[in-house]
Amino acid sequence: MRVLLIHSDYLKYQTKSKTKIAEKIDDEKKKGSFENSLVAFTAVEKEDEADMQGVVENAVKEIADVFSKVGAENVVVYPYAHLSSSLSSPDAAKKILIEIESELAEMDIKVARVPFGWYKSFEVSCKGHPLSELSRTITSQKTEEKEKEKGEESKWYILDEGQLIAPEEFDFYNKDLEQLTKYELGKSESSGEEPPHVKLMKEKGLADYEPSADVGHLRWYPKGRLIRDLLADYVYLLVTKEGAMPVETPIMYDLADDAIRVHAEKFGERQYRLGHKKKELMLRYACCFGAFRVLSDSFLTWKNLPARIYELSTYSFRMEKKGEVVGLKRLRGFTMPDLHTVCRDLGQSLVEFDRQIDLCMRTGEDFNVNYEVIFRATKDFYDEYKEWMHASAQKIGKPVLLEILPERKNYWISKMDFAAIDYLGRPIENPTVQIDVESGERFDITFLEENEQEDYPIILHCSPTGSIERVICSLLEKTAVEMDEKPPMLPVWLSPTQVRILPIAERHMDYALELARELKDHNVRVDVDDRPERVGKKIRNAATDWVPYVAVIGDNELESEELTINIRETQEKQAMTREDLVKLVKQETNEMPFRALPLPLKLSERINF
RNA sequence: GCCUCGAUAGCUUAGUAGGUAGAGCGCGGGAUUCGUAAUCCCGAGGCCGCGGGUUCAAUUCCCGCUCGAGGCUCCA
Repeated sequence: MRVLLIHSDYLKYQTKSKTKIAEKIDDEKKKGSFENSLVAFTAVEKEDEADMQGVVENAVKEIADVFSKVGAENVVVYPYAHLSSSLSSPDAAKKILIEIESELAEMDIKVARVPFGWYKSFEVSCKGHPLSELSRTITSQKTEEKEKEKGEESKWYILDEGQLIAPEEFDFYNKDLEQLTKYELGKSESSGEEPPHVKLMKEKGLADYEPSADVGHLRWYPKGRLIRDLLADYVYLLVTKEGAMPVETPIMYDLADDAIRVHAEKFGERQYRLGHKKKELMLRYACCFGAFRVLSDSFLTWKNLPARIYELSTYSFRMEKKGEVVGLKRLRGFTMPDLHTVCRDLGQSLVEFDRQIDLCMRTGEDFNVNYEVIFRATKDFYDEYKEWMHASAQKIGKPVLLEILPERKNYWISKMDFAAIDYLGRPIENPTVQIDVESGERFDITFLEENEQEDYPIILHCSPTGSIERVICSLLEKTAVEMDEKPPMLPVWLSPTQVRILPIAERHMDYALELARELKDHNVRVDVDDRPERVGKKIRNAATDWVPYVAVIGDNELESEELTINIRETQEKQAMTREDLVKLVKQETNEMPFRALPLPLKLSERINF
């Protein structure tokens, strides 16, 4: 519900003509005039229909609160549809407005209600003092929850070698951590530029906005899709090696299920709701829902634990604020690897937590992306497990930012967040590990203890890479950061084209194609620039495509065993045999996943996406 | 969600003090068969984001919407 509260000297209205949805009224209600009134212009919205009583309660509380603060003599409830673009049904709106009127009356507040569904002329005179104009968005959520969030504030430290240091006193030798700290403490200044990855993702033919979808949903072109698939393969191998069991679960859930609804509500307004005639569904914002449902229907014993369930959420949905959605960094639909580990007790969860820290750090090394770390815990947890926390922070090998929360307000008691820093100095939150002490009970996940008692487990949430889109985002941002030091490029194992062959003239074409086929047989992603262009132009195009290795084929190559390879990273030319070239690519891609290039071998046959 | 700014060919954009528009890249055709960051010539391609208003006339001015960019979070 939207409410605009105006403390007025006077309000006058006069009904003009009926609309189809007009309520029946007596003649005396056809006009009215009030003095020293708090006028509540009100629009009832679709989502209010789900819990009308809750909305009424909160609206009345809010109106009464402002009423007493401004010292008005009466309240006028004025239906005003123009405050919202998502209106409820007229019947629901009438009911809610009538309820608000009668509940205010019960509180001994003089209240009037202006008729619903009529065209009216009105005149209002705003008093103009600081509280005389207020707008409120009212939901059915309990207001206590909101107040709690605003309670005592977190304490922030830099945790370095077991020492707690106030951020303002810490001598940052690491620029990334300094920027992360500034950002978290709300002290970073913004430059007002677009992050460079947005242009890059379009320019390199990876992904683009899809205006015909909702904001924050992308279309992926073949090259981008290839990179996503390679990253998906990477995480799959990483977690299955650690004993994780992959599953796949639905992307939408019925809010009629209590556990689902309560877990969903932790997410507040950012839920993606899917209205349906009878059911109210939500789109998942992570894989928790599916994993927990699977676990709760499984029979677990202490011998099964720790049990690791993995899913790549293509997609997860979050209704991020419109103005916050940008490029690959913040989306409404994104892909996230999600590992849930069911642990017997807190002790076991801490052992697993440490292993997962290792996993997260390893992804940073494999992607060659620097992460800075925020370690968070409730005060109670920190006090009790200080030693473990210090030891775990030590694993990072550099200072970390530490947040101590006065009390638990989420499902987790401790979590570690890893963030890369983008070109503009802002964090891209990537991997995370969290200790969840609530969901076991809420989703009725139980296991049989050694003593034959049923018990609720501790559950770890872990995304060892963070969302796939954000991984790509950090890789692209990194190229922009390092632009001055070296030519921008993706890691060779993620480069769509790893080797490009440039025949100089028509007569070199057969040799080029034969070479390409051989490289392809060795699992190298190769293509041939067969277009009738000059070498200079083809070289230039290969460079703008960030191709790591370029082989020019001319008369010399036809006659000798050697190839001349342009190496992008070092900008050197090196003579080598075919075998050497394959070896070089293999060495550079070092055990990382491989997929073939899903595009025509010949550039002349490619579509320009 | 709110505020500010923007939207012209597939892409990057110039321009019109109101009289329906040019360029580069890309694309198609032709010539060139060439050794390391753009070969030359020709051609096609535009409801100037969408809807409404003002006007004899709107891509241009005004309003609304959509999409994008940045910022913001009850503060005017």
